[in-house]
Amino acid sequence: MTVTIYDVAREAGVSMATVSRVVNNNPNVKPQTRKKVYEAIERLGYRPNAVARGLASKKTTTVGVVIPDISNSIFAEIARGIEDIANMYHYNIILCNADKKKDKEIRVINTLLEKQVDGLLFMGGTITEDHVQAFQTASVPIVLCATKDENGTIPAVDIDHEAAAFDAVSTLVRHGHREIAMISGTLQDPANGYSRFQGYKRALETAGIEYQEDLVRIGNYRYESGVEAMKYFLGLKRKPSAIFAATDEMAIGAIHSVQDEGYKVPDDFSIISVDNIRMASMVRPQLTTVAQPMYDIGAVAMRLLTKLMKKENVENAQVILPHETILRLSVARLND
Amino acid sequence: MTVTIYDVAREAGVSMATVSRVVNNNPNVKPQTRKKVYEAIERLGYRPNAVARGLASKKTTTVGVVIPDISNSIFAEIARGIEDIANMYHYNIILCNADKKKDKEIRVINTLLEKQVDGLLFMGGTITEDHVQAFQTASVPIVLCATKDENGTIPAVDIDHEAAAFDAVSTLVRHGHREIAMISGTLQDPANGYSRFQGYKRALETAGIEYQEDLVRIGNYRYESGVEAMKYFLGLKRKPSAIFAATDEMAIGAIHSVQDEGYKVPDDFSIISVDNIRMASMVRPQLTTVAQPMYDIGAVAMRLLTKLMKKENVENAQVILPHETILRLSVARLND
DNA sequence: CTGTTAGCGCCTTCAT
DNA sequence: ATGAAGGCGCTAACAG
Repeated sequence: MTVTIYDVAREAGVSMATVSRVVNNNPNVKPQTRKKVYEAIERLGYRPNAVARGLASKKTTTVGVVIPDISNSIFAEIARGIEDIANMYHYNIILCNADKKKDKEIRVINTLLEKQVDGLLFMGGTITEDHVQAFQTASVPIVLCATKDENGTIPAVDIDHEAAAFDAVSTLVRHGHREIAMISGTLQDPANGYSRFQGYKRALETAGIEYQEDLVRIGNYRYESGVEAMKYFLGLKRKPSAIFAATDEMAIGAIHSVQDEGYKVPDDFSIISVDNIRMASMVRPQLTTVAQPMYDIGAVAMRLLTKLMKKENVENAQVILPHETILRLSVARLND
Repeated sequence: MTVTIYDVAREAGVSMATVSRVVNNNPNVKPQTRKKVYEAIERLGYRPNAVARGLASKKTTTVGVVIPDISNSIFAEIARGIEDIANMYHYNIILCNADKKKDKEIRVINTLLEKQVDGLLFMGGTITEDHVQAFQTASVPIVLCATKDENGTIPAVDIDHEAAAFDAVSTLVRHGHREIAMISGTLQDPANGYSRFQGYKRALETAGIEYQEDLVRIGNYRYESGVEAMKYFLGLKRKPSAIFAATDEMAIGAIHSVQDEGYKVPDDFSIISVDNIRMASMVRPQLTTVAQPMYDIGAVAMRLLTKLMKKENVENAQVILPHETILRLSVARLND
């Protein structure tokens, strides 16, 4: 039924080794022979079996990607960066959603490894001991993407979330704000949660502003939780003049919450956040935010992984990509 | 180096056939033997090699997914539906972006087939003869997702774009609008472009409204092109009272374009579209739109594919999922 | 430049 | 319930 390399060899009157050589672009084939083989391939409609090749060569030219949720625009953007570079280096991607659930993460890591991926790109929640252990059983390189492990021993690419948050809040301070609230993510989340919260605190401290616990609400990164948190701030007797949201989505929720209550952004409340998702420039007022280069995070991580897979020696396997404050219209200078 | 099924067999004092049986949950193994094998597996840290298994069994439990662009929220949502169901049936996904470029599409279809995927899910631009031919060389089932071929011969799941557009425009008519402009996609695009435009025309016709060519602008589905198109309409001496945008993104662009010029939605202009992306309920006013069930399109397509892969016979391989008009706040009744 | 020969790690009859 | 043996389709030395 299926035509194999052996059929082609017979049809072309050569050995299967020769067919293998032309299929793999091995230069050691006489042009004439090469031509014969190509013709036989054409005639028979031969299609190389990558699984057999993988078994024989111990390379699958596919890499595993574990991702929290592909329907989340941030990860989708990162994934696009990954895929583009993978494609460029002739790798394919096996994509697995794991929803930041530890069990699911460990499970997909293992099935990916069973599938003999040549490398692994991991995005997820907290990196636990169990993760590290799963990684260690792997005989292929692994790079973390948009996450980091505590001890910084695993190759990774990310931004400095603490510094990004610091910059965001400092921008508020520079505009004269001193009553600055924060809509945070859960402090259990090391990157988007804890680190960004730490950046907020450090910025306040640096500015000599006292940290007030009731000026912090914990959201779940989503729009609705931004709306809710802002409602709470709006109900305070002593309202903040500015809000730092850990993510754009929550910030946009906050903007609409403000507007729905008849207030104005930035006239009555300034709002800033971190991410720079596409939507940030699709709201009114357009959102001032600290951009993280999502596509690049994916692209650089994948590029790093290709080097690791080729056993090239990399100078620095812990790369921090720069972030950048994008001044738009949701932050106003405070005239007091 | 790597521990194989043979090592486990020796360690457990059984044959590799037995190990294979316990690994594959074949019931014909004495519980006691099973236990011995499990222990050996544990002790050795054995991990089955899915590539070898794939070669021997001619099944890879992975399906290929060709997608226009994973960073597009609509496709990302569909992809999530696909992955969830795939996961449920123990399949993995190889994801390939093809940007609706015919060449790239054909190329990835072939590499996916070389990788011996058990099935293929295709989302893309127009299905050409070349596509059909590529599909025919496949010995595995293929289902189209959010697209359709002309002759409707390939299994597919999608919504009825023409009807969705018809419903959107009819909603406008029901609210008293008769000067209805459209921001369309390219008419070369069969689904989001041509079909939605046809729905617009039919709705006008049904309402006895004359079609006016200068009330139609062609956009590229993106926010910015919605902004541009709306600017054009705003510049007309005889302005439309309502705008139907082929996609939510363009509609949101139109809303902001209206607002930026000092007009109001829906007071001055009503706006409706098709899609119901998350952002639709994250703008002010919230966008009235005809929802297409993106997650379900992916989920149903994948479910259909699993049936096809199991050679179950399916009654209807051309499934049209229902759409639904979501009344929000961007459409007003015209008081004349 | 080309052919021969072993596997790669596992599944799957077919016996037993 | 278990074992033996023959591939699955291809790559990779090794000869020549």
